Amino acid sequence: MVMSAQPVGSVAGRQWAELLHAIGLRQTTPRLMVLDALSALGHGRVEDIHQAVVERAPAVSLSTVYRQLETLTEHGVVSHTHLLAGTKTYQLVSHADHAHLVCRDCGAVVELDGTIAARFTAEVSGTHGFTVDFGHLSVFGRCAGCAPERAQEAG
Amino acid sequence: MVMSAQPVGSVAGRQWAELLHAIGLRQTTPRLMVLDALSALGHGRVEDIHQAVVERAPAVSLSTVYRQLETLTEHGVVSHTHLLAGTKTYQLVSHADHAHLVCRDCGAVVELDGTIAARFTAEVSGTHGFTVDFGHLSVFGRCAGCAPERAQEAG
DNA sequence: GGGTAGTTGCGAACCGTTGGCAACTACTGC
DNA sequence: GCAGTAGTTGCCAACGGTTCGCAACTACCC
Repeated sequence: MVMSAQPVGSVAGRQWAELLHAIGLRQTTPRLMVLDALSALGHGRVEDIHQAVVERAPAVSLSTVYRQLETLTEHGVVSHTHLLAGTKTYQLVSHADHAHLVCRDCGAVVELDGTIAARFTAEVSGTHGFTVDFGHLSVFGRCAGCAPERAQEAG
Repeated sequence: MVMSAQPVGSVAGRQWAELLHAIGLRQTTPRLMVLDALSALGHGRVEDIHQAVVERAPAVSLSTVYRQLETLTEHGVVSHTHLLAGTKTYQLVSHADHAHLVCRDCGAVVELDGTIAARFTAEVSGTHGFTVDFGHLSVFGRCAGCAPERAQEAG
């Protein structure tokens, strides 16, 4: 009884079908579920993704989620970063064109303003000749809610 | 036969003595060795630090290195970041006032220009009210040597 | 110099991750 | 619509990094 689950009927399922066909991967329930989960979550740890998957397809194993993330990463569909300390966080590459601000106190994740990101990238490239990989850029610190005093000082 | 090693006679040993006394921690050989190793390495993974320690004090166990890093982190002497994907990297806080550029190809680590860092911090703070923790900021990408074409394009 | 409590080393346990293998199924061609 | 093939999966064991428990030891205070 492998790969037995309700068919993927979501609207998003269509785009995955085309995407997977384009890169030569089969459309399997676990694979589509992982993509759906990533799309819904935005970004998530392996266990988050697995949990989201098993809610709709309980038979999908953790190993498979790991393998899917690896396979999809190899094919450029998924990328990973380290939003939380020591934790690999996965996301769709379509979601990886911006950096994240990660609050160390409350764990909140905010997307970094594109203008700031672009300027930072340009400056780093100009000064160090270093090409910033924004899909992997995570900025740790404290958000406005967790560091009100500092925000006032800095303001 | 615990804690048997050559006494810490390095010049740096003096500053550690004062530092540890100030924060109420005992001066033990393993602890001083870890501090010396961090000072010498700049930043390093647990195994790097452990290796550096055992070269001078072979009896120091890996567990102790872990515990020291944890203890020293709690006391604000050490901080950690993630220079290499999925790898916790430790450093002295005195060494943590700058961000790192990490090349994903060759693994080279470059210290980010202070001016760029300061401007980035100010912009992020102003726009998002987010206080950047530079000791934890690692920027992934490709260095000049590993991405010559891109550097030309960007230039 | 003696007493106390912080610190250590050892080894087991723990957790996230990876790999092997047989079973299963998505896709292709007819 | 059906059979064949190969990609994919689930199960389970293994692996490596990290943490924990405990008895022994020693740095520090008096």
